[in-house]
Amino acid sequence: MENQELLTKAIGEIKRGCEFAHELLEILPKWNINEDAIHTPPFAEDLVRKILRSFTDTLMFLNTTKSEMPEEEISDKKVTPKSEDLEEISCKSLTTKNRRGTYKRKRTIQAWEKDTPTPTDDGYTWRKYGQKMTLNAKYLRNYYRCTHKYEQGCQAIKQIQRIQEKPPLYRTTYYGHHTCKTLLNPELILEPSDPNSTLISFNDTIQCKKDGHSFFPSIKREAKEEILDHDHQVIFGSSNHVTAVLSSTSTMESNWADLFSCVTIESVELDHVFDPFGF
DNA sequence: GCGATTTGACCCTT
DNA sequence: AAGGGTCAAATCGC
Repeated sequence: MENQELLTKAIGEIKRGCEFAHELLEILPKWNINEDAIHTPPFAEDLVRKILRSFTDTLMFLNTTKSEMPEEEISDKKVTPKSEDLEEISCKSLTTKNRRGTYKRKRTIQAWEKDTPTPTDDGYTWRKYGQKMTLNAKYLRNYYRCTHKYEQGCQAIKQIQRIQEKPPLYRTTYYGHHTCKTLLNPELILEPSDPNSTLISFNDTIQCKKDGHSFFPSIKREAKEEILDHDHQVIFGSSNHVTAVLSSTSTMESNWADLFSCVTIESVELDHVFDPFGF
């Protein structure tokens, strides 16, 4: 079987799996565990969402691979490269110079937003590739792509825009999921749509420990003028501060002690804690 | 020196 | 034609 045919079959199978996972998600809230109590197991929905995300990532990767195949190989096989809901990678054989400004608007790609008092570190490394003043906006919109876009083909991008002066509020819009393997700290990954997440920032003396291994939270420099926030002590991404993000499925019920028991932090001076749940 | 950021130009979508 | 997303040369900073 040719590669292209295999890819098409694989994509078809994953799409089916995706549909099944969606169906499962639909019926989950109706699951009756004790005859008299109707509720969803706390971990079940989270699990289904992870499965869905895994499918999405794989689909995105496969579609990317497919679109990067030689054109003659695709035309030979009469495949139907339909991917309305996924980013379409341009196959045009343009020169690097001619590719300027070539893009596909992200409206059809999976996107989600997050409003935070500071631009949050989500555990991935981003590279800024542009900024723009948009119509009816008081502040610049900043454009970031995954640092590993070219080396690993990761298509994740995000936009950060300040939407409010006082109190400061930043809107981060994510497009696509990361397919890169390079995570600064997997422990610190914040699922952008995860409501059970907590943002904490520390100064640079922080050292974290998990399962007996020490690690340092992610440190990433980003656009200075947008990041510096003088109203709060959090200075995300500057040279002497870092931001750590802890995510826990049980944070709604837990207190800070519980939270810190999963990630032991040594010699830390918390300079700011963003606590959306009022622990 | 090298990687990240800045910023004006380019060009696609609406 | 306007607006918005991306590119890439110039610049910055470690």
